[in-house]
Amino acid sequence: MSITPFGAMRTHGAGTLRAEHAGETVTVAGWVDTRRDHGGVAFLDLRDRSGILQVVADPESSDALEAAHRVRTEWVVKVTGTVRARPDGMRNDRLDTGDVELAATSIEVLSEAQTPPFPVEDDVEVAEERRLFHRYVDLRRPKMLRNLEVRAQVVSIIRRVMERNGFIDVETPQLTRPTPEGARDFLVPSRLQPGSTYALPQSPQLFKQLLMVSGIERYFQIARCFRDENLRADRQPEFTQLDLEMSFGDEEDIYSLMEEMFVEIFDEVLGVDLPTPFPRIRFEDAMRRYGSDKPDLRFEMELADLAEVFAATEVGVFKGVLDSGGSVVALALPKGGDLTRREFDEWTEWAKRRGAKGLAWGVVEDDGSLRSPLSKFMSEDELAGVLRETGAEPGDAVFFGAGPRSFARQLMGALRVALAEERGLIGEGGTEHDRWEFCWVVEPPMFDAASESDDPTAATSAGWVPNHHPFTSPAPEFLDDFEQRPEVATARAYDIVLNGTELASGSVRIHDAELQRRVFRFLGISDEAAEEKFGFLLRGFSHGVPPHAGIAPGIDRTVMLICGEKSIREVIAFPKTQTGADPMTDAPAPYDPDALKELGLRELPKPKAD
RNA sequence: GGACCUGUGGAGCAGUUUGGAGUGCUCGCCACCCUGUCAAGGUGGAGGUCGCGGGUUCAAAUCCCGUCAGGUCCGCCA
Repeated sequence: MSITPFGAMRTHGAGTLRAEHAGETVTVAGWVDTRRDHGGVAFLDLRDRSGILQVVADPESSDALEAAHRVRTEWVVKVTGTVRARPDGMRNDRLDTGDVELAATSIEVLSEAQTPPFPVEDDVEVAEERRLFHRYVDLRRPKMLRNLEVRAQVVSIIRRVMERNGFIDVETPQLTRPTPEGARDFLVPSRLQPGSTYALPQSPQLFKQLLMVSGIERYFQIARCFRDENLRADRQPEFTQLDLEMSFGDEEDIYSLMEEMFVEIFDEVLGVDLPTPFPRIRFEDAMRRYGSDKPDLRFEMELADLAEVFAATEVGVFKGVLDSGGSVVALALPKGGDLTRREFDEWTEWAKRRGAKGLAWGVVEDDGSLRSPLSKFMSEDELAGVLRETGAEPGDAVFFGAGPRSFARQLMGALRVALAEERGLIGEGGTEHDRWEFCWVVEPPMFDAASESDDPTAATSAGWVPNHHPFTSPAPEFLDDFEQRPEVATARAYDIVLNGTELASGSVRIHDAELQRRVFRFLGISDEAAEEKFGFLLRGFSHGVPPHAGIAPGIDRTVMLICGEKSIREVIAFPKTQTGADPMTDAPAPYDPDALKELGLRELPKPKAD
């Protein structure tokens, strides 16, 4: 990304100078990246956002040489001099500016600097806390700068595509009312109304639906969202989504719009030509074949359900699980026969840490037999069934997970990804697949069974919770009777998945107030409760609501994948640690008791420490 | 709420299994030397509560217990 103009203090960006500039007198400014002081001559590598330029100070200009002796890395300097081609044999292919150098006539120190807390260069692993404590230094590293530039570029393309398609940017409140379902809210106590709180939005969901009632027709926003849940590499307490909603459209409009947008992003940022349409996978098929609602399609290794193969088995562990209604899910690892007994044991331990009773395994021998602790209990037919269903060939390993069907699927789905990562089967050289495998995951269930561990304050009294959210329309074939068969009802919802990461989630919304009340009632939300919590939405829906649909792609995750990063912290300027802290500002900070008082809040006694 | 990994001069590591003097490596830092380097080079030097607390022991970076911080994951994240 270019930076022009360069400001009044300089004539060029350090990284922009080329052989064609030879002979020109220029002024550049930036940070001292490295210093090579030979006594009689000294070299400074000057770094600004545009790149790195070698500055030479020699006795021709004794002032500049004196300054060059004095400066240290990360000092900010302004250098004026003459661009000249480097002598033969002294060009540096590793610098974009390597054909030239700047012969300094003056070096002015604009700011001195402490010794940096860690090296300002890529590929140095520094403790996360150190990096975040001195984030302003961390962001000087070329890769971090590049990540922020890519992020800005992605957002710019998003805006262009949205505006080209008639979407208008509308802002929605950051101070809104708490929502009873979903993630925990961040609460903001009200001073003007002591005893009441705002909440930071988990998403602009209800506002954007009401904008459809307003006749906006096509809305978008680069929206900050807040969720007070536990953090992961790809989850921060505040994150950014492209939030959008459109009236008089359906799934297909959303699909084509998003494909147009991602094609343009990947073309411009990476020069990658994404094939469209993105493949669509039914939720049930994703779970059955990949054991995940966000399947990584960069490699094969599909799961096989062996419930039928082992229907009459003598293998004790399988029999017990199948008799109690569970399943046996298997997975073939190509060329996995070289795993040692110890490695198989380690994978078994891995499975146990994830709550499995164990993990059975075997190796297919050249004669088609299975070398396995279980093989003596397995019949010929069962062995044939295992090979047939998993596609395992001699030299491959086979893993078996047993348990309740959805648990077994998810366990083996996680194993599939972990094995592929461990064995280098993802990406270059591993398979015929390239690096960017998009798909739509469609037709998800309308509801999930509420488990005992769920938050008791959630509206789960009916035993079902929304798989997506309670404003999602049921599929047409379940409109009349989703209450009678919630376990099979599907929703008009869709996710975009890229390389095993969920990038976006959306749905066709309910636009009928009565259908919305039916869904609320089924979820255990009475008409009265719905009125209290969502009255504004239902009222809006009584004033003429167009059919509408929307989606919300995560900006952080999209940019993370494009930048090849493993954490969204790498594409957020000032992220938080896993405990929600910012080491730089030391947020969150202890509160002032007087401030509490003004907010109408009282301090709870602290738990006593012994 | 739970599991696992990590914590040793300013940075990154080794040392911990098998307790024996803060031992080592790379980089950085400071001083001096040095006119073509680009990870400059040379000589010399400084810099440590081994995350913190407790315990075991004649003796703890090392073993045990607890705790804090960072990370990864499970639960959670409509």
